[in-house]
Order: sequence, then structure tokens, then C-alpha cells
Amino acid sequence: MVTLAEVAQHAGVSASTVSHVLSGKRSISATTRQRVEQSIRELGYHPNAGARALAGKRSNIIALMIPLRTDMYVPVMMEIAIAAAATARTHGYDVLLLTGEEGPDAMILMDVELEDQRLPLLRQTDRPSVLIGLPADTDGLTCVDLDWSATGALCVEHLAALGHRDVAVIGEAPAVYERHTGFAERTLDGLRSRARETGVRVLHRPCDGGYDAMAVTLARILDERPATTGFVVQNESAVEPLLALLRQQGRAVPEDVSVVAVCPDQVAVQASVRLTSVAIPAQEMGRYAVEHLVAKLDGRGGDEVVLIVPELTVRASSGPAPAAS
Amino acid sequence: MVTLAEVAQHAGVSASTVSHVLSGKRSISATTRQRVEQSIRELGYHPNAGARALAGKRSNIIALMIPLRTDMYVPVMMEIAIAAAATARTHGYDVLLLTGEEGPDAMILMDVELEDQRLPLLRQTDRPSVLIGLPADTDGLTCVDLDWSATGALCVEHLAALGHRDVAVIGEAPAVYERHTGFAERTLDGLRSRARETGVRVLHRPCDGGYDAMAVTLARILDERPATTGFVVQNESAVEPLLALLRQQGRAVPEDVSVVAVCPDQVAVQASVRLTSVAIPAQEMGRYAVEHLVAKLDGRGGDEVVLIVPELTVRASSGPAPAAS
DNA sequence: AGAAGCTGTCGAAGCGCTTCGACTGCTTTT
DNA sequence: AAAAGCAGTCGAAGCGCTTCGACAGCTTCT
Repeated sequence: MVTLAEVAQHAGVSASTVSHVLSGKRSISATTRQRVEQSIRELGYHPNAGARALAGKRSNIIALMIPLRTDMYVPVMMEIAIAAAATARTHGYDVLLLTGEEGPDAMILMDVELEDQRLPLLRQTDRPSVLIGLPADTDGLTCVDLDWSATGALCVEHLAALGHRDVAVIGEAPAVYERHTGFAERTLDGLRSRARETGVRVLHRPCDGGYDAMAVTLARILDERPATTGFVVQNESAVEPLLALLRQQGRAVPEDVSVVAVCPDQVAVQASVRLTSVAIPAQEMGRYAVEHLVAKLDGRGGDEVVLIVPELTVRASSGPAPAAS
Repeated sequence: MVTLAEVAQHAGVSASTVSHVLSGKRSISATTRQRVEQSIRELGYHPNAGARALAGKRSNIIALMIPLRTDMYVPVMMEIAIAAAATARTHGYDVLLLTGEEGPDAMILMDVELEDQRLPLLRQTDRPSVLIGLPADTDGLTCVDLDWSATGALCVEHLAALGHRDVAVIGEAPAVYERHTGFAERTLDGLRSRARETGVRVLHRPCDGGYDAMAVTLARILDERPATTGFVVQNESAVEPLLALLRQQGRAVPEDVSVVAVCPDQVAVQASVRLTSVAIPAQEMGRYAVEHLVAKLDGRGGDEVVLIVPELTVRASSGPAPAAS
């Protein structure tokens, strides 16, 4: 292992000079700088992160708290994690995967609940953090999330504009509502209030992923509201079952019924019908989270809540409502 | 921040004594130990990882190299990552997410290719590592993977036992074969050789995920081998499209055709037909990887290749071949 | 009874790095 | 021409921890 001292010796300067070349915190003459950089390259020097953290009082590590449960939006989580790791690297940080509770200096929390248990502790430490997701009270916190309320609104709006008057919302699994993760409720709120404005009737049903659960849910929906012609699906793993069931019942998409999904674009284009969807910008969230965190660590930027504006992409699963018969 | 020195003072002992209580590398009297532990608790002491790494010459950090591309087996990757992180914690290690090339002391590589670019570097450093996946040459390496060859064999065997004589294999996306990730080829090898033994005819077609690609592939298969009654699907994202297409063509599962998938159990039970499948033991692999790594770091255990024995679970998608007509 | 061996504790060195104060030799100001 | 300022460099201290050698006070062996 090559140390800073060895580099210094090789370049014929003192250790502190090398350190200053590295950090740029003191001016160094061009010739000295070049000599040092040359030595660093020749010796293949890599600073020791531990020593750096010790002496410099900062760890250059960002913790990413991922939920242990793997029952939901796994692809989304993964994308966020990868984007976060990649972004962190460009800022000289590394990302630590945390499944437990305690962590290092700076952290990103995923899967935040409305009344998240971790918030009180977060607020009282001065470690910077960024939440992905919005708790009930965002005071003193930095959060990034998709604007779920606007997402919901966008979905009905699209269907309303196409003439649909009865819309069913296939929600997340009941467990998600019980956990009060917030985004599900917010979507629904946005959706309902826009529905009121546009004169659309909305029926909401939570639904577990998978074919069987979807079958039951769909039957109930069509039983209660036989005139339903529009579906908004928030649960990724309910999309394909829904399409299969509709097909099976002879309801053509998009001629008879329209489906709007909230899911990553990748899912939308791989479905059996190319789905009109509002994208979940996982990568963007991951990137934002890290960038805000780095800014905070540098003393720049304070608390803020960033809501990403949703975008709806029209694909093949939505069309004009059939003429009322 | 509470330091070891403060704990020592509070407990009325020297710093080294506290350190020994923590590490257990020297015997400490019960009374002293208790006093120290008490102080640790009262003061809320947490060792500084950086200092520890510096002094102890070991970082307690395991790097997990995840592939940047998010086009494949994302749920599997995620499960592995989470299992690895959780296991690492129980051994006092943390997991660092690496998307780039260089890393810390110990690492886990995912998504290993047959002739992986990273291997030469790996072999020449003495940093312990574990690969998830099998390269062509495993000499001097520790690897964990599902026994894909046996997996393939298991799939045909099951279909053969049910009387199927013509089996089609829906493979991974062509890109996977081009990248030579190995597992796809191995599965096929195992499958073919067992097919030969059991007198089953096999037709293999790579297939991108999604509905459209599957439709094309299926049409080609049925065109070439109209008598096909068994399907082995290795590409997770082709499963649901296949089921939808079969349904659409009036081929009942499992009465007319049987389908065996290779996918995580969760996917198998959420599909529109509960799938007979060979599970991909993602969590197990993650756990194994970390445990081997920790053993190596402790100087125990050398290089070895662990192939996890596949298990086939019979569900509702496979049954006796229809009587030849 | 003395030698030998334990056990439990301490002090000090040092891990690789950052940073602060100090110093040197200039250039600029008054 | 002396004072003041500055760019560029160095030395030393110290971050929080582990670990090694030393040693005091016992117990056990011969």
C-alpha cells in the first residue's frame, strides 16, 4: 500500500504539500503540483479513506437506508440505489447500504412513512439527510419525491379528456395503506379532487399484486360500477394481471377500456399492451438525493422539499371512451 | 461525539482496557468488563469506524459491485444486495455499493461474465473476493452460484417424466448470450444433455422480454415444432407474455401445454398461473457470499466454488402431456 | 521457599491523513 | 529604503483507535 508519505518522498516534498495538492486548500506552484501528480500516478497512490475520515472529520460516505421488505417497487428501489451510487462517486462519496437503523454522517432514507419512526432521531442529530418520500411533517427536512398528488390528477385528467366518466383506481396492496407510506394516499387525493372538477366518478380499490387478487378486485369493481371504462393502476404487479383479465373478458384495450399506469417506463413498454403511463423517475430521485446531500455536506443549501413534476406518456393503452350505449 | 478515551475515563480504566473489552482479544475481569460496558451504554459510545480501520488495518467494509444496467433480473439483484447487507451487519461489516471498478479491501462481484474483464485484476490483488456467478476459469477464485446446469436438467426431467416429448426453451435475451454471462449457456447444456438421456427433443430460442418479442418467438417455435407441449422459460419477463399468448391461442395450461419457469418464487406465485418453477435463491447467494468473504477475512477458508442445488417446485403450470393425437 | 507461570491492567507507539502556525524569499506599498 | 504583504513550503500536532511490551499481583509447581 502506497502512503502519502511515500508520495511526498518520491516527489521530494513534504507530506503536507502533497496533501495540499490533493485538497487544493492552499496554493501550490505549478511545477511542484505537477511533480507531485506525477509521483501519485507513478506510485499508484490511493488515499486511505479511513485515515482521511479520521483526520478530516468527514467520512465521504453516504448511507442509503433500504427497506428490508422486498414486496414492493423493487425495480424502483434498485434504480434509485444505482443512480445514487453513481452520483455519489462523481462527488467523491461512496454509498453504504444500510438495512438497520444507525448510520454514519450523512444518509438517504427510502420508503419513508408518514409518521416515520426514524424522523425524531433524524431531527435531533445534525447529520444531513435526504428523504425519498414525504412524511406528514416535512419541517426541517429535505425530501425528494414524485408529486404524487399531481400524478393522480394527471391520470384522471387524461382519462377525462378522452371522455371517460367512470374510472376505477387499482391501488397499492392494502399493506401499503396500513403502513401509511403516504404516496398512495396522496395519489388518491390528487386524483379525487381532479375527478370532482372534471365530473368523473372514481372508485378506489387497494389490490395485492398477482393474478388472483386482481381477479377478485376486478370482479368487485365491475360489479359495483359496470359502466367503468377507465382504469388507473398504481400497483406495478397488478398491471399485467389486469390486462390479461380484461382480454379474457372480451374487453379490448384501448377500444373498450383505457388503462393508465403509474410505473417505470421500462415496465410500461414491456407490458402486453404498451401502456399509457406516468413514469416513476427513480434515477432522477436517486441523483437528486445525493446531490442535495453533498450540497448540505458542503454547507450549501438548506432544507427543501422537491416535488418532481410528473409526466404522462400516451401509449397504446388509452383511447376515447366508447360511445355510451 | 463520545470517544473511547472518554469511556475509559468514565469507567476509571485505561483506553486499552476499553479496547480489549470491545475486541475480546485479551481477558478482562468480569467486574471491569461490566463497569466498562455500563459506561459505554451510559455515554452512548459508538466506535469510530475510520479510526478503527486506520489502527486495525481492516476496514470492516465489503464492497458490492452491482451492474449498472438495469435491464435484467433486477429483483434478483436487489434480493442479493439486501441479503448481503443484512448478513454483513451481523458480522460487523458494512456493505458499500460500487458501480465503478476500484474498491476497498473485500468485495463481491455480481453479474460475472465468462471472461470477465475484472478477473485479471482480482487475481493479482490479495484482497479477498467472492463472485456471484461462474466465470470460465474459476481457478483461485471463490464463487457462489445456482447450479444452472442441474437447473436445466431438472426442468426437462420434470417435463419428460410427465410425458412431454417436444420441449421449447425460451431463453434469455440475445444480449445475455452475446455478453457470455455463462449461466444461460450452462442451463442449456444441462438441459440438452438430460434431454438426450430422456429422449426429449429440445428447441431453444433466445427471447427479449415483453409481449411483442414473445409473440414473434412463440410463433416461430410453433411453426417449427407444432407438437411442442412443454416450455422452459428462463427469462422472467417473458413468462407473463407467454402465458397470455398461450391463453389467447386457446392452449390451456397445464392441460394442453406445460410451462416450467426459472425465477424467484415470488414471481412464480404471482403469475397468472401459479408456475411450476426452479427457484433462484437470491437471498441464499447473498448470504453465502458475505459469509465466505468474512471467513476469508478472518483467515479461515480458502477458495471454493459453491453450486447451490436447484429445487423444483411443482405448481399449477405443469401436468401430464396430452395424449398424442 | 523460590522459580515459573498466569491474569488483568496500563502506557505508549503508531496507523495515514489534515491542518495550523511558522518560516522563507519575493513583490508591492508607503 | 524600510515596512508590509503574499505565495509557496514545511514541521508538528493530533484525529480515535489497536496492539505490543511491560509489570504488578496472584497461584502453582518443584
